[in-house]
Amino acid sequence: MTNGQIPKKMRLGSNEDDFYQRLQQQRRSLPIHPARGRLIHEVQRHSSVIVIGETGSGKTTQIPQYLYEAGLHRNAVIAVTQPRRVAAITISKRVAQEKKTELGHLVGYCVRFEDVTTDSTKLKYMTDGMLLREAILDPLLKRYSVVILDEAHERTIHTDVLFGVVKAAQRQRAEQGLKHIKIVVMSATMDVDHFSKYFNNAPVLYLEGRQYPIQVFYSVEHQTDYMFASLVTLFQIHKKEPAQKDVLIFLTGQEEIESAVKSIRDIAKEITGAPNLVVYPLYSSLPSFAQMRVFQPTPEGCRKVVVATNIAETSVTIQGIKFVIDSGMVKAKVYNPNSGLDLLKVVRVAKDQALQRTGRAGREAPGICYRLYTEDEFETFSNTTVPEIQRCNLASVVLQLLAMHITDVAAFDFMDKPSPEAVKKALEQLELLSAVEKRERYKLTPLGRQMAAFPLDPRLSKVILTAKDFQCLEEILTIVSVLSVDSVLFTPPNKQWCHENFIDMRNMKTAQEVRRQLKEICERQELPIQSCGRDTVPIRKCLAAGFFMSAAELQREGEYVTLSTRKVVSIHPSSVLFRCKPGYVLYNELTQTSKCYMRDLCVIDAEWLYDTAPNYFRNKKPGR
DNA sequence: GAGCACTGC
Repeated sequence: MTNGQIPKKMRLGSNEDDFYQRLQQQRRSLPIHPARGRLIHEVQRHSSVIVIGETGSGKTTQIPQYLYEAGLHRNAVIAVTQPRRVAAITISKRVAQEKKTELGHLVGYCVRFEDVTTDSTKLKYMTDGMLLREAILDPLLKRYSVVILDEAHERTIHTDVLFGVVKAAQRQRAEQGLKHIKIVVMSATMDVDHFSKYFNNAPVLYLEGRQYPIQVFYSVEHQTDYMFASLVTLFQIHKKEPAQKDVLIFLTGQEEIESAVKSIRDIAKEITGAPNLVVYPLYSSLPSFAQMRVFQPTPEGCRKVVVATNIAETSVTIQGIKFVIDSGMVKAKVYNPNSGLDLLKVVRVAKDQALQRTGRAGREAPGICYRLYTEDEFETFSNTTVPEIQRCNLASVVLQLLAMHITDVAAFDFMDKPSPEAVKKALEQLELLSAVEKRERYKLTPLGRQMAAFPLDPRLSKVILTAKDFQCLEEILTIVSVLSVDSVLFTPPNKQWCHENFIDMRNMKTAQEVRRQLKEICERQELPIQSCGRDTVPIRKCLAAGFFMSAAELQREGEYVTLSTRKVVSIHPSSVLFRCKPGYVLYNELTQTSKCYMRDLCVIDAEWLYDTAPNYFRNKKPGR
């Protein structure tokens, strides 16, 4: 999809009807159009259908319309889920245009902080996380007659949980004699059998796309320095290829990308007899005005080079890319459930990810992809990226499943199960927070049910719900909001001039919106929003109630050990507590870099830990 | 005395 806006040129000199006619003509010329009848037929006959379509097939905009036009919505709502907010919003805008209706009526969207739907909305584009949240209130998804799960191959944690939730809703609605629900899974994967089997051997429809052929070249030898190799490759292309043929380079992170951009600009100055280069970095923490630069059309006689993270694999699509240079590396978060330790590590991509990168070269014309690894090396890459649900903390997901009355989470029908240890760990954490209790089975406590209403890590929900006992919810709402978004403190990549007051506006605005949302939920739960003034004790006691399992104790030698696993840790140099030596601290996060660092700290008294979790600390003896 | 892949509720 493009950005869903109507190009200005199209509007000028043509009246509204012409515009609409042209849209309809475009619809009919999409590669998916000939499959319309078959698709409707299959969805009528089967309760679940898998649709495999390459990019550019038009499946995301057209299939929901086809089903609606065939009356398959049966006067209820067709939900179409997307992993990303922007996609949900822009696609719904496009479909509203095609349906010639105002957005929010027949066609609408629903993402966090924004619900553009009405009672008349029948085609509802939404994020997968949003539908999952709705399922907590209504596990049978009664408002929906069809659920379309798009981009299923991305296997986000939300999509994976939704697979099980919609499948269960389908079965239970049938058992209870309620109106049936159709499931359509749309994916670009080649692992079709896996999807089909999971959905009771659902039929598979293959759609043609509009992907142009791409030639793939591998390195002849193993590359020890992919940064260097990417520069060499770029300038080989640059010297022989005509201008306007743009290049996209995949590297791993901000620092690497900024340094590559600088090198490219420096080298380009020395080169004569080749087109001018315009070079742009692209990564998510880049301010959006800087991200937008990559969309500027390449000036006449120039070549555009974009050096990007994996943001350019799916989230950002750049027109005019002819060459892709793939380092074969990606920076990924590695989570260790036992130590609770996070670390960012540069690792090999999987084959599916390499394929996705390659595909970025053939969106408008045939392209070429240079892989900076040998074909033999490629063969050793794993086939698919491990689904998110198998590599992160499950506390939040398990709480949500319990809130949907799924009592045996370990036996839940996941397409790919998380490890039993990870589920056990999550249940233990929830038990420590008093969100669940173990009888014969784990059961949600009233506190746990309240916690599930918050779109937060359970530790943060617990902090909020503790605040009413300490009359400090006003302050806690702010602290929790800031803790639940990316850092609101801005570190300029080049430290020449600190004109932004070191505040990241985007993240600060998100924190504001989060606070507004959390406050609403608190008001609905009738929690009194009171302030404790300048006294920080009640605030820190609340934080202790949610984070007591993330506490560390100062040792005689001047270092810290965690109370949970006796791991040696240090205060991060960016903390205001660096060089201070408080006896006890709570931390939000452990990050392994040159040392194991605690981030986002709070000074506490050992006594508070006993007070808030006496059983947990009985054998750990902080301060005794 | 430091180094921040990407999403989402």
